[in-house]
Amino acid sequence: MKLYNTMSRSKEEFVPIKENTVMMYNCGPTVYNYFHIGNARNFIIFDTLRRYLKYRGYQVKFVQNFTDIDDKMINRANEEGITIKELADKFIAEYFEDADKLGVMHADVHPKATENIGPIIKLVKTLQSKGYAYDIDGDVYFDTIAYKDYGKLTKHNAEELESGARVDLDERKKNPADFALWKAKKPGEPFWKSPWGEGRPGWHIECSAMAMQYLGETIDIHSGGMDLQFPHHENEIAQSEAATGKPFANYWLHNGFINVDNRKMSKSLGNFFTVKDIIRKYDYEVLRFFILSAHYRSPINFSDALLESTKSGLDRLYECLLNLNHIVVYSEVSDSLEEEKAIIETIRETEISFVKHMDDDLNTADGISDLFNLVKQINLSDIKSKETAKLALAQFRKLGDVLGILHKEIQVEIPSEIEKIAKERDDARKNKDFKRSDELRDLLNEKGYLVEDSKEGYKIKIKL
RNA sequence: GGCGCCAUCGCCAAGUGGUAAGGCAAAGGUCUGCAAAAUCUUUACUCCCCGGUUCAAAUCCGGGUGGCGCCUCCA
Repeated sequence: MKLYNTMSRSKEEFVPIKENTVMMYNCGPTVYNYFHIGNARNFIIFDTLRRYLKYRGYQVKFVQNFTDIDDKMINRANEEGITIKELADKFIAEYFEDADKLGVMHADVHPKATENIGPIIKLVKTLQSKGYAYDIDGDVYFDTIAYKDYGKLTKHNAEELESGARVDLDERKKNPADFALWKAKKPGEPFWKSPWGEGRPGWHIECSAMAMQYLGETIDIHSGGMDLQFPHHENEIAQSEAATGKPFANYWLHNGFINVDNRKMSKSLGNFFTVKDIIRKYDYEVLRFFILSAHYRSPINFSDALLESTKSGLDRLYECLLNLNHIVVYSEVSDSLEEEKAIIETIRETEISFVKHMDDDLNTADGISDLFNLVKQINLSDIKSKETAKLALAQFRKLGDVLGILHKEIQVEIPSEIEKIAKERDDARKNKDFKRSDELRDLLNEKGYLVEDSKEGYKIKIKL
């Protein structure tokens, strides 16, 4: 498959280091709050990549960290009057709750910065011994001038960064672009013992240390949100490659942002939504489907109207699954019929097209259009046999699973009580007692079932 | 100032050299006691503008206009 590599600014054929194995590291959340839909986009996109790589036969080792020590954690814990550990535990639990419902699988390892202080210190020591880091008053900085490749991911230049004038000016630093690997303890802050005194790790170093610790010195894919390109990933590359002399990651992948009113959703603009905000009104699955309906690198706008239309589209897919299920349960024809050959072929071809699309830099939008095209063909084809319906159903489930959607249980035994009411309603209809039949339809509705009349008779469907 | 992205139907969104996918909405049909359901059909001679390259461009090149992002905690 092809993946867009930020490092080369082009799509490249994906070739893992070890055949059939993929090592992925996704920069995870700082656990000081519920995560917002922008975070959700990142988790969902790279979860989908992971699922797709598995589907393509790779063994994927996926690591996603929890940043559980930094300024935001310290400030928030102080505000709440709880310990940093308590804060982290709470929002890690919240992370898993939302992630699970969004269909985001757990990583193979979810390392925490605070549990990897040893490897972090070791890495900083290595950098210092190689002359890429210097310490002042208990702080340790990375020397961006000493590392000549600094800025290669985002085409920044260490000397020129000063002209941006937005870099934190610290007179003690040799160069304004130099960044902290280790921060000396301040009063009231948590700390660990280190060769430079008591302190805590800088932000960037944890990802380098943990990626190496759990995946190796060179990994296949390193991913994160667009804004992590600079400085976070740039700094990770500098630290890691200066320390090991090897490439840190072969493919750098970045997802685009979610905008609100065409402006970036951000904390400073105050226009951000947490996942918890959204699911008061929409299913988690609608949110996931929405995010996958655009290419992962494009910015997407977010609004209620967009989610509404996304929901309608998802309903169309489920409607087709329900119709297929109805055939599986009620059809009297078991084996596929001769005249179903064409649709069986279409079902098969859907997967081929889906793979072609997903192979092209994870084009989920096109992958989804394959599902809709199949729906259209199925609706046109009048499937009669259980076998063909099962085939179609299985295809939707399989491809839906790659996208992390269409998991809802639709194969449900219709309880005899419900069957009875439906039958009664049908009898009432036949007797033109429409008042009674509408009452019974409402009753079924209350119990979670829909009844639809068609030429072949009535159909009972579970409400999703 | 440095680096980068985007502009395709009312809305969303694919397509990066071979003659405009898909979804939502809308309109019209089918079905129906009604339909709130379901389903079908239709809906961009055209891809922000102006040049150029080419047998051929939404797709490549140059210029313009408009919008956005990173360089600052942020996915």
